[in-house]
Amino acid sequence: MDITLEQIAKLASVSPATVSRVINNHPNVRQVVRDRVRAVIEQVGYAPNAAARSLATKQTNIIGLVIPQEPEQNIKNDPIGFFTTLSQHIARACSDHNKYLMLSMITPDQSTQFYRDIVRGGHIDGLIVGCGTMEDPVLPVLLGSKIPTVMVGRNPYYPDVYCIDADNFSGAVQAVTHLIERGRRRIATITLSLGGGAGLDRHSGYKRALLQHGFTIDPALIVETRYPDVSGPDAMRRLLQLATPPDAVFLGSDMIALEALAVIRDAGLRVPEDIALVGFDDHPLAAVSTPPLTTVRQPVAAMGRRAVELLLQLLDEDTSQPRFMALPTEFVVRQSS
Amino acid sequence: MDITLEQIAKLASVSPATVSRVINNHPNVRQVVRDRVRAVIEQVGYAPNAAARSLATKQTNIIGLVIPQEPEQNIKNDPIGFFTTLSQHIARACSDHNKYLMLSMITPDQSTQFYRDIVRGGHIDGLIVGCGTMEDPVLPVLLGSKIPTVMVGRNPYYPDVYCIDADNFSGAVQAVTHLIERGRRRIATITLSLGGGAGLDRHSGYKRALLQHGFTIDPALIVETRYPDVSGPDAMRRLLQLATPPDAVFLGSDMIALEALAVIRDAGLRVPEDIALVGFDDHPLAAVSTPPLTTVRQPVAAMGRRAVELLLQLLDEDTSQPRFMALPTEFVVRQSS
DNA sequence: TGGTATATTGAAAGCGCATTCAAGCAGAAA
DNA sequence: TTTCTGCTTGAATGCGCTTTCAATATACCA
Repeated sequence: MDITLEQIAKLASVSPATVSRVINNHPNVRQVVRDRVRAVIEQVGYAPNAAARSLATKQTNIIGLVIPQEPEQNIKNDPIGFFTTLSQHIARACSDHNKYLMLSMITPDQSTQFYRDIVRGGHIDGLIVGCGTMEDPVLPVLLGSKIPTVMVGRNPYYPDVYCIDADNFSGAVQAVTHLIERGRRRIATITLSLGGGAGLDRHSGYKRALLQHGFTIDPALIVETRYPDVSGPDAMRRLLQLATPPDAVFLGSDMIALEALAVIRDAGLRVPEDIALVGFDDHPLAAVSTPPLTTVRQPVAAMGRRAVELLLQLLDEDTSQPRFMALPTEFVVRQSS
Repeated sequence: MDITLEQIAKLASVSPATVSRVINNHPNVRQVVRDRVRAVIEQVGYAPNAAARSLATKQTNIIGLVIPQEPEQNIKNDPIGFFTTLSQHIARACSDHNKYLMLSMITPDQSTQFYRDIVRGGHIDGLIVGCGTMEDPVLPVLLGSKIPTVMVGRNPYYPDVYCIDADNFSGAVQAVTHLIERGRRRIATITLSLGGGAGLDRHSGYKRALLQHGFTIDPALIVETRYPDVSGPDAMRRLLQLATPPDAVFLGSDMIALEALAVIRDAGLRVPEDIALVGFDDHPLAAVSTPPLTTVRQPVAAMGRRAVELLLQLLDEDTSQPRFMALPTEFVVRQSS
């Protein structure tokens, strides 16, 4: 904020241009000169002004991370925070790549202004968007931007956006296959909203696993949660009221699984003896519930890292990357199944 | 990134200076002209270039948030994330104040470079530093910066830095008073490291409450955790081995409380019948443990908001603010006490 | 009506850096 | 020695915006 490139130039008895070359590691500077300049820079603790540099180069080294903020949504479905954890990993990945991270939690009404100020204002080089709910009105605004953008979490409405997601499908297949192998024969599922990528993919995996093992799909065993009409507990109660209740349930998320667990216990049934449960996410609570939950762990860290790397590749004009990448999940067997 | 102020000027048939005035709401522009310029801006969707603006004004509207990253520390003591949650609230507060947030999770070896690039490079106007551990080598580097800085979490080594913290002392007093009122007579405590502000303050509160009610302080009932030498379980075991074990324990954190809970149960004792427990933080796990934990909730949201507001005041040259502010905690009674 | 005070406006000079272009230089080739 | 080539360097320009400073237009007063 204080000392400028020009002063460095004077101190090192060279032109500003040469100092600039040294800073940016241009090859054509004599080693002696380079060393001399570097010494001066080191000595006075000079750091080039970010704004000036951005103005000249038209790039900022900042990447934006937008977590669409739906107050209700976040509190209800993400109490401990997938996106929260994700942003930590993204932040770390940025540091490791010498990029800066601008984090925004914006509500729909702030999205337009955000887009104008940040994106059009040239504040950031690229954008990572966390995809919460499908119909989020923030998305069209952000995804319409001209700067490279990566979405975390598949959104079927925007198939042409570069996207990183967990392999929800395979994770679900594995979970349901596990239940089959443990001898369960009447396997139900309570899905997330099927309007979303995660909900759809996990639901597809459930069906696939059943079909693959010669089961028939029984629509009565599939209940979709739909807040606020059909909550997790509602869904579980519905399953228990069937003439022949299921002997296992694959849940769309650990939070729903925990709710289901409570309902089952209230009904006087035991987990896993009467009904086996498998969740999804490996939420921190899953490991400490009673009984601990068998679940499918999302590769949050990998997703964050990969999202950053992909964005950097896009910034590098590398268009050879696939539009969609599903990162492998990890199956965690505990005592609920 | 595309259309400039100059072009707006042309389109509106005024000088660039006037457009600038309109953008920055300077008073001395005729209303007609102002409206005309605004119309053009709106129509073409112009947004001023952030870098150019920063270069000219020497301010960025970005505030930096640094979460010192000690890999081990975070995983062990902050699994669900005080800082993680805090940063969400800080991000939201920034949005609300039309500021941008640059989030950095830096490890000690990245701190020097960070300081140079970001702070000296004029990337940010002010800094919020999350204070993890006291001896964090990142702190002296950051806190030595010339830009306004706010620390979240008291650090006794840097008493002159503006700081926001939870009122750990009063929270602890309340917790221990509660135990006394429930008839407990031999109240122990397992403290966080007493090298840190939170550990110290909660420990002081414990003593204060006892003294206030005519108890004497029994050193045998105070165990300080010191990773890796004295873990939470170690500390609890030590208390149980006393000739007369305590009938209540005030824990430095919910995570330690959960560990203690397990140890107590393994010893065949019951909570709260044999030993009452009160934790601190209101960690998400506290509400769902068996039994649910009585605890002291940290005002994370308020801390984040207040930190941002304080920083903005400092940026505004308002030096009338107190150096230290302790935000009230909330006592949450559950079944462990 | 003339004159002064005030409200509006524009021209121009940076802000600190990157980069183009041309000049300077040393060494290689002739 | 001369000429040509390739490597180093510096001068100058511009990135897009803000901000004096001076000029003009408008208002007000007598």
